Amino acid sequence: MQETYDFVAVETAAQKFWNETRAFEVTEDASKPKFFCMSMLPYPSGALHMGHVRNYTIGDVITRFQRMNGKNVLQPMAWDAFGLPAENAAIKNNTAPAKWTYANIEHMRAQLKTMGYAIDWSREFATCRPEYYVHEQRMFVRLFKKGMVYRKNSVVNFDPVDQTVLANEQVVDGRGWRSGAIVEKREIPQWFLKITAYAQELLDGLDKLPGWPDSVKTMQRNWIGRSEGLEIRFDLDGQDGALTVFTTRPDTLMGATFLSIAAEHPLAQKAAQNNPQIQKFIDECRHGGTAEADIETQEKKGIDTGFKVVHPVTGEKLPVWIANFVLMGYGTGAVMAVPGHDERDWEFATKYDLFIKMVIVSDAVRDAIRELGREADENQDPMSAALGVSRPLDVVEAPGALDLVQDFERGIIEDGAYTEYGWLVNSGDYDGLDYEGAFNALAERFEREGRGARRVNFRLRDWGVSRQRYWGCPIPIVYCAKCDAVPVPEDQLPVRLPEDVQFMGVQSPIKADPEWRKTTCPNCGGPAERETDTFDTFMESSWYYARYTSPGAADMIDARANYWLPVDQYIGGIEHAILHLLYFRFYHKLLRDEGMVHSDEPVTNLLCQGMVIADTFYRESGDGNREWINPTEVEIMRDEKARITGAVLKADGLPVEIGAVEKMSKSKNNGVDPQTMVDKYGADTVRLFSMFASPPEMSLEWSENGVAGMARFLRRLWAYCRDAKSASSSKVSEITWNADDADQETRTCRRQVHECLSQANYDYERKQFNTVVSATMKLLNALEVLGPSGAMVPAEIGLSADKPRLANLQRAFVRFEGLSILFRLLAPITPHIAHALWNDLGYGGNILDGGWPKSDPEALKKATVTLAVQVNGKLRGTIEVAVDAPREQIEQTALGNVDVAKYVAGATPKKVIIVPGKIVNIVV
RNA sequence: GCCGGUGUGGCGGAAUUGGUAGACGCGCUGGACUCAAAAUCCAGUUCUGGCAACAGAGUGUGGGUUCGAUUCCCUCCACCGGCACCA
Repeated sequence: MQETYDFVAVETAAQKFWNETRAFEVTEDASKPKFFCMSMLPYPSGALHMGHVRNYTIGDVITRFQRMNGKNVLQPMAWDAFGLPAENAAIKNNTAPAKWTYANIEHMRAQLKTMGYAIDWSREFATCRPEYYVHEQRMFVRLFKKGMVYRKNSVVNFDPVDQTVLANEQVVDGRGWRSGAIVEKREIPQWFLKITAYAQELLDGLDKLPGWPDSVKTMQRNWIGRSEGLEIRFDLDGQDGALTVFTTRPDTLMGATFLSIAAEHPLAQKAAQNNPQIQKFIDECRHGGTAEADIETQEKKGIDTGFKVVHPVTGEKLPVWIANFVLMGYGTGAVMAVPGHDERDWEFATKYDLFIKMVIVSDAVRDAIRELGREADENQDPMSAALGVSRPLDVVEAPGALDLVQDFERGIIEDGAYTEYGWLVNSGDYDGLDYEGAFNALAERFEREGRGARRVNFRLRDWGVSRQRYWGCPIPIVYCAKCDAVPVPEDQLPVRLPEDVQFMGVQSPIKADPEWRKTTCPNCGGPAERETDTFDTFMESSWYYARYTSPGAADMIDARANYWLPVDQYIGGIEHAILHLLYFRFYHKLLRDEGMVHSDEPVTNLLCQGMVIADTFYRESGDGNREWINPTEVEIMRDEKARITGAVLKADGLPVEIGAVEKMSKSKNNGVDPQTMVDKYGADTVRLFSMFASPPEMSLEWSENGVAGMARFLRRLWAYCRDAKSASSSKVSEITWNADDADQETRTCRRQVHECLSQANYDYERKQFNTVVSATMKLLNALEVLGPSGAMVPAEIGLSADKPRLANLQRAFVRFEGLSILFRLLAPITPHIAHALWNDLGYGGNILDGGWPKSDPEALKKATVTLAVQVNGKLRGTIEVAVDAPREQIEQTALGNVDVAKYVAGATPKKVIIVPGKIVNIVV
């Protein structure tokens, strides 16, 4: 054993051992419970960042914990290798995306290996390889034949200067990021997967995922957005045709005062034909990006088409408006507007001075109306009497109630929509009904009349998988003048993406190359052209988990998949809560329906880790621009109370400004390179810090002082073990525990060791690793109090002549037991040092097979317990009582306590609440 | 705009889920060791007042429920993630 902790030697040796013993390569093994632990695969952007380190360390801790608990654990790794950044890098550096990507993978794999993760590298793959994406193309062809795939027009961001489609990310303030041109919406034909066919199942499945965070399930539920409502037809006035709308609030139908349609709606186009103003408005609606956030936050604008529709109940003529917030892609592209009871419609109606009508009232108002009605003409229906067209209000002698109704109506018109459920008024035959009553009555009526129907609607839209980009999986479709779109036959797959390409401008090389697309129709043999769009990269990340289970399988996956699936633990960023995780769940159901897997869901337990954040520092240059300075180049200044007073640049000693604590990013230059940290402190220290600094789900603030603290802990551990080893004999493992032989200090230490162990076990189970680390620190602190050497049992503790020797042996036992527990608790988090110390201190064998420690209930037993004593809920003192002390005795002891007596001051307690083992509260 | 989340000492965070707020670590202060520095070790460290004993305040804001609230409910504020072509 080396004198001091040399992390390079320790980590190199441990990694060499794991490599040579192929410690983490696994196969299906029916004799052991399996555990599939998977982290979201990285995009090979160039270098590992702290987010990766955090993600994969969490996964590795879970993997190693499960492994030591006797499971057959698979932890794989792959590369999400297609994507936009490779094209950007290619254009910038004049290289090929493939070359750039493969170089990045090489570098990042080497970096991952220095972290010592328990990964089965034999299963590694990159999603940009034809042997991977061929299966994706095959699946697409099968889905095409099943009718799960279709083509339709949909809207994209188009840069009119670069003549290219832009990703939402490439639209900055409504302009193209490269050209600066105002972005236009453009409709192009694209391929879609029918995820909506699974909407109900994707929704219901969430209830069967107790191991998923509630927040993620709620977000997915809201995203799927199931709603029940009515589809209602409004006939056009004075001509053929009708507009159909879907509403979840048919109870407000009588309050509909106009209809809104999308700018792309055929009726809008028709209205524009001989009206230049309307045409101008429609043109304006084309500006700006397609992102929902942009559309929802832009100013609500509209224009009257001049068309009118007939209200299906009242026969009123309602105007039809074009509104920029109505999307053609959702539902029918037309909505009924009820400004009295919908906030957006209210805003729109107020702006354009459209009619606002109250048709729903609250319980309080309904009650007031009833009161009015009772005092009014007994023959009149109370609701319509109060608010009907011929309101005979002047005969009513209840001015207070009348005021309430009028105030309510005025409130809706002046202050905003009343959007709660309530009671119908001003609604003719439907007056007095509630939401459900009105819903049913209107549904029946429209179904009978054939002008509407009940309908379940989903917010979820089908998955558009076409991308007008090069660096992705080619969509295996051929276009033939005779046969239209024909899928490429399975035996002609893969459709290979050429890797050795050169970018000319921003155009996709396969779109730019007239030769690549030339082919013959698989159907008729005539001349045809290949689809030049590629798949959305979410396609690759939707099934990679399954491929891990079946390396080398001829088809997408084989029978091995059902041994490993579903994934037992999935770890990744919360930013994937909706899109990736929904596509992922969808794809699993596609695999199931192809007969390839037996389960309904791909993942049983999900952990979403928080971001890695860091301080930002900057200097402002003359023109107001901020030059961001990396935290590693800055020194923080503090006052004598440790409060931060400022910061200076180490290089010149001059002050810099302190910015916010933000997500590590290139733009704020606050990223800390994991490699630098590993080189300086070692992988174990970096792993330990990233587990200790915060619980997995929360954001983690990087602090190099914190890292240094972790290095200190590991050095202290090493030094303690070195001293313990030199002081103890090799026979120490033969000692057994005997509490009677031990002195008080030893017994206390053993209790603390087992308390720390049970804390750590509790926290391992709930995956709160920061407090696992706390427990290991406390454990070492407790052992240090006991001292590292066997020669420390002093005569002055007053034991008889042979007792010191026996007590000394018990000390040695607790130290031996304590360290064996400590090493195993640390093994998942800091595996290298745990491996080394386990060997050096002679525990025998491989710590991975050392089993998991369980706390001894005997060691945890205490004779007395400290209770907090409150008087009227305020803490006034503590008392020490026997664990099994009866109520009366506890009460007497509490009242007898001097600190407590002061506050009770002779008064008779009204009530004494005793929570066993916790507190006593005296109420006076 | 909509959906989801977070807010506790100077800082990261803990509080086994309604029962002693601040575990563990960082930072800071004082001390030991050293010619000195670093490293290491020891002690202290929520805030306010007080020499102290002690007293009061305190978990984003304001209110509520309870013997008792960081924890449950309502209101508001700030920040973070997602919004369908970043991954």
